[in-house]
Amino acid sequence: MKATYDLPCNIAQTLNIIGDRWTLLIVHEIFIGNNTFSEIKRGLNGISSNLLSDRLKYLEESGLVASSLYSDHPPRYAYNLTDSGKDLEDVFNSIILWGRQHLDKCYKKIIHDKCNHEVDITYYCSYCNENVDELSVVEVD
Amino acid sequence: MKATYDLPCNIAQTLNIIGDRWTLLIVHEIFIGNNTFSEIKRGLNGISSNLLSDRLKYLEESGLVASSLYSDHPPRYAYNLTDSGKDLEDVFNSIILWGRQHLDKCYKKIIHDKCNHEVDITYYCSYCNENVDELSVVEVD
DNA sequence: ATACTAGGTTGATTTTTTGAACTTAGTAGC
DNA sequence: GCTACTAAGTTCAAAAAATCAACCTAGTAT
Repeated sequence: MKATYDLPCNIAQTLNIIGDRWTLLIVHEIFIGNNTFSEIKRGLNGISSNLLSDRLKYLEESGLVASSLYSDHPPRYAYNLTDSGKDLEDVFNSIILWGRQHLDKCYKKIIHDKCNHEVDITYYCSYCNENVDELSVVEVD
Repeated sequence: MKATYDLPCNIAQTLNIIGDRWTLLIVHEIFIGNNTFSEIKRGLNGISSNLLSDRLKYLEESGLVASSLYSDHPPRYAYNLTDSGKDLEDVFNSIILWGRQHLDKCYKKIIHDKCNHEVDITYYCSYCNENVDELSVVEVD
């Protein structure tokens, strides 16, 4: 049985899906357009075939990835993200931005296409129609 | 030797620090105000003492956590986040928001204090002074 | 006919994590 | 002064997970 976190917390429950070693990086590879088994493997120096195979199956079970057969014989699959997989974009970006600020050796930054300047994360309240700072994390009903 | 990802990618390098099992949850416990060993342990149902002890040491080495002795005899430490630890807030929030949308059982939501409505993540370009959608992740120089 | 690639599977070895017991030093109750 | 209890760990065996290397099948290229 897969070890999971048994905690009433969005973060723990989300990590039960994407928190295993390599998993988030695999989703990210697909996110940036590496769609076949060997493209993903090439992108992730050091991952073993069996682990990649297991993780892709688990991600598909969890609904973040969908695979489609693009050749019958031999079977060849293309892996794509579902909407929930694509919605990890903000998670990727928040991690990239943290790394931009705090990693000794930083590789990536996120820029606004139009002006090429770097962007920050903010929070937007669509009810008030404005960016807001004062937030609370609260229980749902 | 600790297994690390050897990839030129902010996400992989950041996960080398916070990607091990339990680590991000430990930082989160401290973030929400559980500052002693036993408070953190109580907050994380299922974690073992030795692992918590190891992780706290590694987080301190990595500069995300600072411990201060609040009693000499017996030694008692309070764990606090450094600035880089606190800066994981956006990572926590992006995961909470993903969970809000995609977890079967969701526990938390993030609201704007003033109006109690839920917020979204957006990206702000301080050069253009506006929220922006069109972003690119690019190599740093 | 031989080599090479894609997309895996199998099984042994190594590394991590878990779980339980133990330790040290202090406080609280009687 | 004795017993129980708590905090903050450490130690060590057992279980689980990841790595590594070899193998497999079916095609393509030379």
